[in-house]
Amino acid sequence: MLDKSKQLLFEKQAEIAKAIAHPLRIAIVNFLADGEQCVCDIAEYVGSERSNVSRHLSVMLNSGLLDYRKDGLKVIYRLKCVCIVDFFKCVTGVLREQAEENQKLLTALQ
Amino acid sequence: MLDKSKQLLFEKQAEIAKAIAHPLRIAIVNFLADGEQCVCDIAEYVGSERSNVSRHLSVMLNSGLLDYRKDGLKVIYRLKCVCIVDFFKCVTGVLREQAEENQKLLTALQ
DNA sequence: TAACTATATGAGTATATACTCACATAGTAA
DNA sequence: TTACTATGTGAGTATATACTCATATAGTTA
Repeated sequence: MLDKSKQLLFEKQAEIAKAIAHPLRIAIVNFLADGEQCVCDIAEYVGSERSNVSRHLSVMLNSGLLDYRKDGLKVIYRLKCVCIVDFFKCVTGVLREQAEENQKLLTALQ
Repeated sequence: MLDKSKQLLFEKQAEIAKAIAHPLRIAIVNFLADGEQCVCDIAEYVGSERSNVSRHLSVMLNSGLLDYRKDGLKVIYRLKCVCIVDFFKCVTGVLREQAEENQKLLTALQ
């Protein structure tokens, strides 16, 4: 049975995972992997309302995935932690596994 | 601007991330890291209703994180992909970063 | 000063998710 | 056969999340 400290750890881990677990936020992370960007450029890249993007950014900011600096009117966001690449290693591994299964299924049908 | 194929990829990645992004499901992944387990043992470990655990398991199954086999009345689930460890590398990295910041803040207050 | 731009946020709505309880199903064992 | 056990799922409810529009705030520029 889970003790309190493990439960707390899992909750914190889930919070970070949730902060990544959205297509638009994953797009943002990919965009920021090439360097810091302001909200309006991010919004244009992902193709969504600035207000919406601003909220997604604040979710990631609060979970510790991003950092920001101000430059005049603009707010420039950047990835805070390179460890984010490990997340993509994980999901890419799962997707590759799925792709291989589909491949097997396809060849079995021939 | 995002093209359709990237958008689709990000959606698939988000689906996998969402399948992990829950404290109870992270607990399950940790439990299964030590080896395959039946639903009732998982439910006891995480301290939740079997029906609820069964639903969480089906979420992870559908996203490709888990696999299962039947053994009499029992259904035994297991991790399908070792790449899940990369997910924990990622969140551990973010949490370590946060802890280091808090440490700095604490020493600054002394 | 006034007009403009970038960003953030409140309010409302739509949708998704998690949980519980009750019940269905399938296998086990007497 | 009947009673039992493990699992899965429908239905209902509560809560969380995402999105849009309108508006507020802060910095810029004329």
